[in-house]
Amino acid sequence: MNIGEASNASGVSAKMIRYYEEIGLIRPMGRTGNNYRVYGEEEVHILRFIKRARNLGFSLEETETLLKLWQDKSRESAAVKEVATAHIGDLERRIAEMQGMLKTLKHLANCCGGDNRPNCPILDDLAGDGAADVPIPAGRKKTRQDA
Amino acid sequence: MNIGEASNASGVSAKMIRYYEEIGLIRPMGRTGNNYRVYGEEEVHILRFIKRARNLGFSLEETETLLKLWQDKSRESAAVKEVATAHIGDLERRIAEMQGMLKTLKHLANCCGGDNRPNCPILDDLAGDGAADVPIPAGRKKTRQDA
DNA sequence: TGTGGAGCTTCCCATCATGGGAAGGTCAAG
DNA sequence: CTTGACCTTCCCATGATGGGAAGCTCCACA
Repeated sequence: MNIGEASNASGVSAKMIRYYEEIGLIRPMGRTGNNYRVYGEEEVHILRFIKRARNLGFSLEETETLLKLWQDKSRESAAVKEVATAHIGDLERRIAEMQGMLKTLKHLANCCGGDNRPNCPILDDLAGDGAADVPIPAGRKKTRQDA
Repeated sequence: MNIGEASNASGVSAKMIRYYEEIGLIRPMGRTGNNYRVYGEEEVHILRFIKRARNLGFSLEETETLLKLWQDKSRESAAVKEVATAHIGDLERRIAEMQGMLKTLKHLANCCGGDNRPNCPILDDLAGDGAADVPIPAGRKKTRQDA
């Protein structure tokens, strides 16, 4: 199987497959005489695992951890759960942060006429003319997944 | 006022103030004889405006639009509301996406023993051994704010 | 007057995950 | 034998921010 077929079978772009190899997330693939990478079912399975982890918002670093745990048949499920739980916490924090923004924005948008007059409470708020509500920076971990 | 004082007064780091100048978000500042940038109250006000827009999750590009609208005394509030509404929609999409991940993850974590045994439904799911629930990529706009 | 430290300047690099695209080799079908 | 679809490597861009080096200026204190 060439990289294109592996890409189709896994849903991971060829570009990303090469990148994952480069950063050591997956092992360097064997090559044919023409220097093409060769993939088998097992590699495709691994790529699909990665794809799904990414879809759940895990960073590549977390994905690597999960991948190793997956391949370690003597793992303790507690280790997996810990990674998942940490990620859940991170997601919750980020969601809460965005919901805070959303609440403020909806309120402001609601107060804004949205007509042809210049008067606008949204801008007034941004300009700090009203009460300054200090927002929480809410330090996010490096998620590596926002693009 | 030097850049450090402007930074303190606005909450925007000196590094970012220079960057905003570089990308044209703010006008190049006047310099003293020693080549130091000089800031006045108006500039600090602008920086605070930017800071607040960023805190509400607006991208630098959106912030630039809002800044121009703010400075255009003959703007129509509809234009401002449009930017805000688009951003609200974006936030809602992203929140929904993360809530989807969260829901799946919580379910999986809940099913995982989290003990010293290797059996783990989280890994099983990632490996695709169970039913494959296809997630929505939910293409996000370039937000420029995720770091 | 000298000196040390704080603050300013520019410049380059790193992040995180991904895509774009160029330049060139390879293969298969027509 | 040509054409087009692959593959390869290499470099660059994204968005917003921080780190840090090298070199300048300025102020306070001894």
